[in-house]
Amino acid sequence: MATISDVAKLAGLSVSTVSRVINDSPHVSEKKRNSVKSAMERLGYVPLPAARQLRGSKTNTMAVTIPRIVNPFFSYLVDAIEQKLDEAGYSTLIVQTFSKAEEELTALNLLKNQQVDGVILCSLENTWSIISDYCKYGKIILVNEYLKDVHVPIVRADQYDGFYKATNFLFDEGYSKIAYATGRKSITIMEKEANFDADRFAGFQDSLSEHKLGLNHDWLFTNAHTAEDGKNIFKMIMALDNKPDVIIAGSDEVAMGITQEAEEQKVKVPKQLGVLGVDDQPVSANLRIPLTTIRQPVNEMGQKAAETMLHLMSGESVPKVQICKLKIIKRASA
Amino acid sequence: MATISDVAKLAGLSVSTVSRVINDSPHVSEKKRNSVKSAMERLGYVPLPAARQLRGSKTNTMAVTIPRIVNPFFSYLVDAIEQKLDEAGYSTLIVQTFSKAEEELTALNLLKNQQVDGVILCSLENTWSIISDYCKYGKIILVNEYLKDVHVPIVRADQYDGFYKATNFLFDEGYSKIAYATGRKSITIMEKEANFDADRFAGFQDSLSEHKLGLNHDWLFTNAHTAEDGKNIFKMIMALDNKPDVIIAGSDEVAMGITQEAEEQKVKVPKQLGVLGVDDQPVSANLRIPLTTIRQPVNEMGQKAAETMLHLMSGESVPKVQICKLKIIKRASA
DNA sequence: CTGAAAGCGCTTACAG
DNA sequence: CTGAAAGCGCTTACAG
Repeated sequence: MATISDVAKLAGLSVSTVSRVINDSPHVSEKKRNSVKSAMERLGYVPLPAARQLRGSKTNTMAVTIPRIVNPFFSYLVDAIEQKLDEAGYSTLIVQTFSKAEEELTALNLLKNQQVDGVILCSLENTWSIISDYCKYGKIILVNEYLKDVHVPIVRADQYDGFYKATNFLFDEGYSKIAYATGRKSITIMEKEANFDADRFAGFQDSLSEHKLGLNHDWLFTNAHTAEDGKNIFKMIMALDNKPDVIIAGSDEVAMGITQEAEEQKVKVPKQLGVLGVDDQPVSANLRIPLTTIRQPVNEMGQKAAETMLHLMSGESVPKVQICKLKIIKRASA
Repeated sequence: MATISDVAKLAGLSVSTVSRVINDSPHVSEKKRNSVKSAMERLGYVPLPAARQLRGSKTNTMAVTIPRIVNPFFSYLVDAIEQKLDEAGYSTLIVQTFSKAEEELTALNLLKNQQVDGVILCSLENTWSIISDYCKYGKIILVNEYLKDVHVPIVRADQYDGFYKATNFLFDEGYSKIAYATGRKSITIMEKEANFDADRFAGFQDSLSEHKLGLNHDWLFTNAHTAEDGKNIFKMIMALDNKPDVIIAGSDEVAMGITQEAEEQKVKVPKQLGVLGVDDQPVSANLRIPLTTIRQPVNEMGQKAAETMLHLMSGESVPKVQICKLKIIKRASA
């Protein structure tokens, strides 16, 4: 592999000059610049990233954290981010956290160790006090998930509004016994805008209250991620004496699991049990029972996230928080 | 950020000794090893990867190339690979090529520039003569796609056998006018085992021949990747005077597009047109028209690929080629 | 078992 | 505009 000295030797110049043309420094005569360039070409020279990093220069790569790449919501989000970053000449490093705090730290350490210029967190596994320590090493932004009172830019959807309206929509459709599922380990009730999950739940609950309804704890399901989880939720619902007539599934994946198991057990969706998904995955419209769902603006969020990070890189100011709208897509399941 | 010298100073030892405990060298007394370790802990010290790479040491990361992460076949394949690699302490770098030769070179250059220890190619965009140049920089293996006469390990499925049997299956089901779609830009006919696409097509064609049937060029469709492409294919089929009665769609994505457009145009699947997918994506069973499809052994291939790469890393010998079986899953669409 | 020193391939003041 | 030299944080012979 050719090094910078090889290029210098071939061009009959110093490594300093070669380094200057690599870095587009203006202080090089056109003539020498050309001879360096042709020498680089002739040798097929590419600067060794490790050596540049060691000197603390930019890496032109960004890390993006997601729980799991097989989840279409996240693969599309990452895709939107990567496409935008690509255009600007940045590489993207996808880090799957598998919902483990420790893996999220791996991504953050990439920043500390100067392997990336910034990290885009699409999910949140650690407490903010831990994450905020890493802000001194580079740029961090939050996408999709969020917290109140953090000092990094946020790109997110209006979860409260979306869930509030979706719950109202279910009432309008004639449902009144509404179950609720979430991926979280537990449901915490907090003030508005506190975080992603609390907002979803607050929107749900506020609509309930307006309809003079309280919470039925039997109708709350946590830890729901996969279609398999959805099937189990359906079974738990069937075991209940007092059954809900509709469920907000938390994701399309879970919604699919619920409708599948319902079909298996000959329970009619949406007649006997309505199912409301969240995400609007590409396939959701083409399922045996097309999902009524809350569409997340994946592309918009991904693009805005990438743009925000790019602005940060070029030292421009960015909005503290950018909020995209959720939208109810009415199909067959509710 | 703490450096190796900081640790050495705090421990009252030389950097050499610290480096030795970082690299698990046996030539360090237990006592000093402990004091180094506690110094590292106290400072929260992590070796800077760039510095280690510069000295040519292992990176413990692997690159995996795929055309596009939003394609579930590839996201599941990557996932299987990453999980296995994780267990062995390796990180995974996902490189989307967007089917561009140039982006594939990016991944290969990672190897040349010592940013990864190996690359797992799940698709093939460059000619082999270009790729083989990179073998001197580290380990390369081929997964999913393949070529004949390459000198790197291959993990693949038996495309010929799968497509041969699938075509026979279609005949058994009573179809006889079989159309064929592929993601390739063109269909090339080559000897058996030449490559992925040629094998698929050869399997298809051999079955045709055995049924005394020739090729109808109006029934061959290229460049089919997305559901959108599937819709267009359906439209092209409808414009034909002599229509096929079934189509091998090349992927479940394309199959979904075809069935969707068929529904829209009130054409009955599988009555008026049968549709055979390829992949067996998780959702394929739960579509409005559940797909009959050729299942690809994604997990098996991913795991074998990762294992093969790990064996290569530890200098063990590996089989030149490992072949997994394709399987026909009969559902509603054909 | 331990340490001083050279060197990996770059960039960046510092002189000129 | 150009070059000699120091130094980024490590590892690895080389001595001892």
